[in-house]
Amino acid sequence: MNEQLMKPTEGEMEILQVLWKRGECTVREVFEELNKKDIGYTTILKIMQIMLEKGMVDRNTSSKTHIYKALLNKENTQQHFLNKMIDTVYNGSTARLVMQALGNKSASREEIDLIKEYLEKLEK
Amino acid sequence: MNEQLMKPTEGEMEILQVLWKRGECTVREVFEELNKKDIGYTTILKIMQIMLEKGMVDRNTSSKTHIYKALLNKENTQQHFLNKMIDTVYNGSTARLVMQALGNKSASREEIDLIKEYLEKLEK
DNA sequence: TTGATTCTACGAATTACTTCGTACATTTGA
DNA sequence: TCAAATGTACGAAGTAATTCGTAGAATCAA
Repeated sequence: MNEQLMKPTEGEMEILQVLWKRGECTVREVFEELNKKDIGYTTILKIMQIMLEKGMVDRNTSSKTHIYKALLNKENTQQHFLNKMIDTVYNGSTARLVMQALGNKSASREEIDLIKEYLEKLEK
Repeated sequence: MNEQLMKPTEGEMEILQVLWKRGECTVREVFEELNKKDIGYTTILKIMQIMLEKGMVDRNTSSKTHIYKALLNKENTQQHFLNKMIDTVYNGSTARLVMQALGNKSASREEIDLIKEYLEKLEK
């Protein structure tokens, strides 16, 4: 089974975000990082156990409190979602996606500058 | 119920793509446009009926062959997906999403030029 | 030490998406 | 006209995601 072809669900992605950000995590740490919603501790635990079965994460069980880490590569996973989105939401047009993203209020001046720099580099 | 807050599933998005592209469609037209996969006619029909219940589409039933059209606005729906993706996949960074999209092999020279033009306009 | 807390495991309920079979009505064309 | 094709409706099955309750083990604190 190729880990990079797996498509995490939305719930799994939220957990992966935490694992990518913090490296190694207990269930409780993930739970607390996500505690905006009223989701129970065992719900997070369950999803992480399922992710283990799917091979998305690994864990160290040498102590009672298990320590999880992501097995999925962040960039590959993001790219996978991005490609899917360009395909199903933007009919295959990267430019449309990018332009809509840039028109977004959440794209700040600094972000736009970052992107311009990046485009310069791409030119070469 | 606010239509613009609805989140189409992946299957629903594929149908919406067709409806946005072609304006008004019969089930068969959608079916044929999507017939890359081995999905049955009644499967598409069923999903479109469910979309009707959800208020994502409307239909004209004055003739035997019903004619469907999208009720969801294309730009709003795309923006909704984009925002969700920036949030859950790119941790809120629009620039990261855009740069990864641009690094994508599927971003062609013309697309990059389009984006540069767009950035020029944004400057002002 | 013992009661409270914290942890994992397991199982079950719920919800939702996808898929298709079948029934029945309408239209069409030979 | 009558069989074939085409359409909708309905229901049911299969699969997957989400959610939580509870049990039992381990840890901790007083």
